[in-house]
Amino acid sequence: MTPAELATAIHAIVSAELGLRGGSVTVSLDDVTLERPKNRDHGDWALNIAMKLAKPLETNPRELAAALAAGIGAIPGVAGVDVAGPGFINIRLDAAAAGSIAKSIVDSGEAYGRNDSLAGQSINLEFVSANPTGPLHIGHTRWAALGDSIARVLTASGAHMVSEFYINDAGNQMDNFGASIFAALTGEPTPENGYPGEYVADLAARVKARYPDILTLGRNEGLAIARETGYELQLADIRESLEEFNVHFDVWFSERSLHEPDDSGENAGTSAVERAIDRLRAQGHVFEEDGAVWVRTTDFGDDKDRVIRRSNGVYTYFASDAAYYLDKGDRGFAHKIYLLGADHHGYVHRLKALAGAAGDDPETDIEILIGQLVSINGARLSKRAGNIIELDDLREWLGTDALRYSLARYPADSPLTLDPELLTKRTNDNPVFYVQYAHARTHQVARNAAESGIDHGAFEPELLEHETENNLVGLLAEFPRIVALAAQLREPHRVARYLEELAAAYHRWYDSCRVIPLGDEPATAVHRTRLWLNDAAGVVLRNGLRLLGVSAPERM
RNA sequence: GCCCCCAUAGCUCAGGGGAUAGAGCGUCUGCCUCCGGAGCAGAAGGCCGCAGGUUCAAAUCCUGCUGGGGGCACCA
Repeated sequence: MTPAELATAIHAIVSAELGLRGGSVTVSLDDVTLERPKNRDHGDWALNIAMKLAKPLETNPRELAAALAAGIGAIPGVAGVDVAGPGFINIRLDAAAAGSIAKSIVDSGEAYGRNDSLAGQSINLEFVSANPTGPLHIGHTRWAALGDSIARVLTASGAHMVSEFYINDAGNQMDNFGASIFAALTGEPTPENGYPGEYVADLAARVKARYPDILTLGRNEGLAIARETGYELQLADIRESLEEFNVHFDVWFSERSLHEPDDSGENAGTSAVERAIDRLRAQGHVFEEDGAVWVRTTDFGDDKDRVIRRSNGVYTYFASDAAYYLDKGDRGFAHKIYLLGADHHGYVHRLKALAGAAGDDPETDIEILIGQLVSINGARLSKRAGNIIELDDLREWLGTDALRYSLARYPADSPLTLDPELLTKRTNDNPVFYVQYAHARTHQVARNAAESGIDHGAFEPELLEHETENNLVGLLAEFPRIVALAAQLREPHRVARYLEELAAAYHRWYDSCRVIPLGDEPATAVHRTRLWLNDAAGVVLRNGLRLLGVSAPERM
């Protein structure tokens, strides 16, 4: 019996009790929250609904709990019900009902954990969005790991989800970038506001290889080639870095494209930026002052109005933001999530205001997640990339698995300091190895079982009666709920923490319950049933690690 | 000045309003003749920054304060 099935049965009982009592109080299925008690002596599941309903029903929680307990005790598979403390209803399942989930997990395989809690939602998730003017640094690395894992839990929870990398390829930074490469080619010093770091010289060499006669061209033409070719090469490097980091983007969106006029169609001759301003103007939120064009974002909680086109005719970054935001809506995404670094938190109000000015609801249609800073002990700054800590260096240093896991293991709003000494250890101090080892162990056990002739020919879940089995089964049953919660809260770290708990429960079980009989004892239904449980644990560990972009090796 | 984030064990950090606040490290004590000891069992260690409030119930929600981090543009 799954927790969802139990909750459905309880919901019926609670509804019946409410009907009996008359009055207008009703409950939905979501009100029936089954929790796993911290203290397992309290049972397999705890229910707090009596305490929640006592007030509206004008009764005391324990009286109501006692009334509900009788009905709940009669649900098939429920072995016992107690009323405890202020009005908790503690439920114990019989071993067969609880353990039956092991087989269904194995049968579901990769699909176990998927849920439909976000079904029907259309979500656009934007993250990293770096300037294509240099390698990704440690901050980008955190958002990449986090964003990709959020994308995975959203998808697993049934959302229609598209992840996007917004390429900041417009504006002065690109010119500074091109000028830096060009200077490296001519041997001039790096220009003011240019990019330091030896990677610029590397890019220059690659540009030169493609355009050997670049220095014989006019300066403007040379600058343009340096900029455009450098851009292309650097963006390719970024894509490759992310690829090797198991981070996937569905869409790479060029900021520049928002400024280019369409060459055909009904909008031929105008750019997305121009049309965006027109649309905001039509909504009545645009005004002109001092020769500049402004958006009255203060109408939507911003602390000052924002310039969208400067008096010199140049569009601000905010103009691109507006056009991009509207484009996302035009592409059918009701819900837009932005993952930004703490250094960008000043954008929150203006982005929210943008949503409001566009006629959307700033409370629900746009969501901005602010990630706090990350650092690493004993960091080696990259001279190559201009004294930043590079994604590629981190990955080679710690490995993709350790790096992704440790970055996804903490909530985004918690400042984070990585400890490389710990992350490269191959012991249980290191959470990623601890979890991966538990997974490898499930496969080792399965291999040994196969050799000993123990197969899946028997499944008698009532035999899973050891304390550690009860605990393991209960945790396995929780996985879909954890995935749904991680998706709903955009907090993939909950998956990581869950996996650590699951790995611990698996190791404890392994320590006290053998799948392979001792010595020359005969294999029985207990051993075969345990093999199912072992494999179910393996399935969940693997599915969970996949949500974090971490590999699940079968041997280590 | 205004805005955002944070404050939990010696350290790094979990903890979606629930019962005795948890994990790893570090310290101390145990468990390898048999599925991988890369594991397991146990001990010690806490005014959950401070003060109010809401609630049957607050580490969790609200307000104020203290301390730390980050941010304010006709830059991108």
